[in-house]
Amino acid sequence: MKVLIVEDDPLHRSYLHEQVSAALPECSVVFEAASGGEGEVLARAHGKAHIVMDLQMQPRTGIEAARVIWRERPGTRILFWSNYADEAYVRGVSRIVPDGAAYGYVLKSASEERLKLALRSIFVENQCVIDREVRGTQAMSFGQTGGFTDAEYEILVDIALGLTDRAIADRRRMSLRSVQNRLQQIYDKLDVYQTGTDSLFNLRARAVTTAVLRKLLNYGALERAEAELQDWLGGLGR
Amino acid sequence: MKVLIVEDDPLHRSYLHEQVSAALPECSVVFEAASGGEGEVLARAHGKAHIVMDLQMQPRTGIEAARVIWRERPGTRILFWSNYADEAYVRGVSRIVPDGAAYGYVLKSASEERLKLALRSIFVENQCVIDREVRGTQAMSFGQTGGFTDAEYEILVDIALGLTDRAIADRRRMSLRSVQNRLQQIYDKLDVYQTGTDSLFNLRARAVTTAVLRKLLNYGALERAEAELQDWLGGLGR
DNA sequence: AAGTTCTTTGCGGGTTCCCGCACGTTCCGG
DNA sequence: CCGGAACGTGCGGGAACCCGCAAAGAACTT
Repeated sequence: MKVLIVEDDPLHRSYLHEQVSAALPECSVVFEAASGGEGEVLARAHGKAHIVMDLQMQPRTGIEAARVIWRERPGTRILFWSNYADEAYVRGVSRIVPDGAAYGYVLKSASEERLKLALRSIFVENQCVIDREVRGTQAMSFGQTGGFTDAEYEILVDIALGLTDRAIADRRRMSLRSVQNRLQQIYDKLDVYQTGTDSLFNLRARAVTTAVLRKLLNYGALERAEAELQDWLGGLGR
Repeated sequence: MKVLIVEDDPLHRSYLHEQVSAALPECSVVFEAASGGEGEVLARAHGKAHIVMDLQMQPRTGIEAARVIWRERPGTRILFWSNYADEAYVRGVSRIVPDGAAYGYVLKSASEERLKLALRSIFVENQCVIDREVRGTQAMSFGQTGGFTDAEYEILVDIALGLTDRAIADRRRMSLRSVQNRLQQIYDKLDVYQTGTDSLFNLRARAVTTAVLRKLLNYGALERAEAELQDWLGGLGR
């Protein structure tokens, strides 16, 4: 068995190396990559390797790398190892995981024991392992309570990018009014209409901040969305 | 000499402990805190301790903690140790550092050598040490090129919070038109008027995203600003 | 098949935003 | 003393946004 570690922090990288060696004696060789891009290259070179992947990396994030890797080899088993359980991350991951692929999501704050267990479960037993807290935000987001549908989330991202209603309508192929309807739902769910704050807030801008503060959006998600937007703009040009 | 380490990641914490011991043999005792709040308590208990402080912590960030500590004892020497040199962080720090206080700002990506040097410079020589890259963003922000004045930055934060022009005018005690003038300047500096994107962007929302993407704003800054806003709102109520 | 619910779309209006034009103040260097 | 730059303010208008009302279609239940 071969394992590839993709993690930019040297401390965390060597810690992971240690844990992998301890938890998986059947592992013959461990590769290390210090960035998403490097990880993609090594994953391509060592096709059968299982992967432990950090999410927050500069400049190429773990989600980007995982998407490329899974596109080339959908069966690859990836364990995501992240600091936070922000909804933006969870959504980002579950958007790209291929059908039937085994993957895991463990927080860096998890105990050594849990990390080892996750390593064995995924790489040996081929079983998904999702951290308790991550499950929590998953349930939150896909359940009823304040959860956002994909359609709503899409529009939320669009206003976060700064698009006008008109532009969103064009991009998503809807009427102007439909976009505005969705916006109402978003304002509603984000609880932007606090009593006593009459005409204090620009709802559109307020919704974005609230989403950021609630960790529905973060820097990585915005960056990704911005790249997609630029693609779309390029396609329009000619 | 006593040193207090405030850092939530256990790996980084023990690494720091090691480095402090190695770089400062005259240091008799090292305390550790795993959060901003805990750090404040320990700083209060051990008044003469020098501090090494992480910036990104949950739930109480390093900037919050440093502000409180400096308010109680402005002479305290603090070395900030952070992952990034985002302008939002740099601005946040330089906003709270008391006159004449010795402090440092070192990136986690810096070499062991540099960290040790910084530790000695600040805690022994009482000299400020600012990492090269951090200096870079400082120059960028306070120089001419695309730099924001404090007044403009203030308004930028206000629209990021989602306030209306009217509300900003009330809060900052300006006329509506003045607020809008500042907004023009901000739109200008953030280069929101890209050619070919006619009526595509809601300038207000676009400015916020651009600021986030350029790391003028980040989660921590928004969180702080939101807290201040809530204070102001409370003061209005009665 | 009929009824219920959810989504999409149009219309119309009140409000806020974006911004050009104009006028006054303050502060400088000449 | 004067010209210019920088900033604060008022006015006005066109565009975008926020949203209630209402009708038509889609999807799902019973």
